[in-house]
Amino acid sequence: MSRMYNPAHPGEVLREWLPEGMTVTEAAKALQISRVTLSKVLNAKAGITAGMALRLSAWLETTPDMWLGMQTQWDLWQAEQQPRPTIKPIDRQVA
Amino acid sequence: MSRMYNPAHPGEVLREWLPEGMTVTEAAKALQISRVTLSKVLNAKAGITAGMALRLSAWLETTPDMWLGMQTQWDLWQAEQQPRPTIKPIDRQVA
DNA sequence: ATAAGTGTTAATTAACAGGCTACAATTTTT
DNA sequence: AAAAATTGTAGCCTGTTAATTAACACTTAT
Repeated sequence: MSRMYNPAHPGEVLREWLPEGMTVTEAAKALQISRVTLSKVLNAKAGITAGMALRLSAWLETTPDMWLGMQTQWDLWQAEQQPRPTIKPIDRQVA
Repeated sequence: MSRMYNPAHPGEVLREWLPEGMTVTEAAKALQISRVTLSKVLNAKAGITAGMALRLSAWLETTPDMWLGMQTQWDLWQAEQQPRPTIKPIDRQVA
């Protein structure tokens, strides 16, 4: 199945969840990670890891699956853009 | 949210999708990866990547999300077992 | 003008996917 | 039965990437 549109990077979505005017430094402190790490995520220079998803969900009161799911969709879309081998569906001897 | 039970590693699930008696070598050939790589996945020595999920879905006629979703759940459960920092939910000035 | 703070890049470390080689164990062939 | 081929996994190596700290350019406050 191919995704029609380039899904947003989770970091881009995360931006919208940060309160207007909150600095990267403040958010990083709340998440107990370095501001460098958060900056990279926000600028799509790094993805959402399971540990990061847990932190985000605790802080923003969402599910970790939401964040990891976004990352998954992004990873999948990226992989789909790469040249891929032709794989013949398995033959299961239906009858 | 905590997952009650240790989810199966995707490689464990993959085992059940392989036709009875099919060798790792044959399956790897169909997936166009090395038998070493497939062996590692089956033995939970490596996870499912986006590229792997695309191969599996093409071969087994499933969705890539199914495989990546399993990996996500597994990763999350692993991360939840680790010691985690206490993160206070953001205060959004509700009123 | 100095000092403190902000966001990003650079450099380093750790973890991990994937490949190839090697090897023990099994299976097949002769 | 002996030899040859095949199978699955462990070891080693490479490339990628998440995370940290240090360093940087830039802004704001004193």
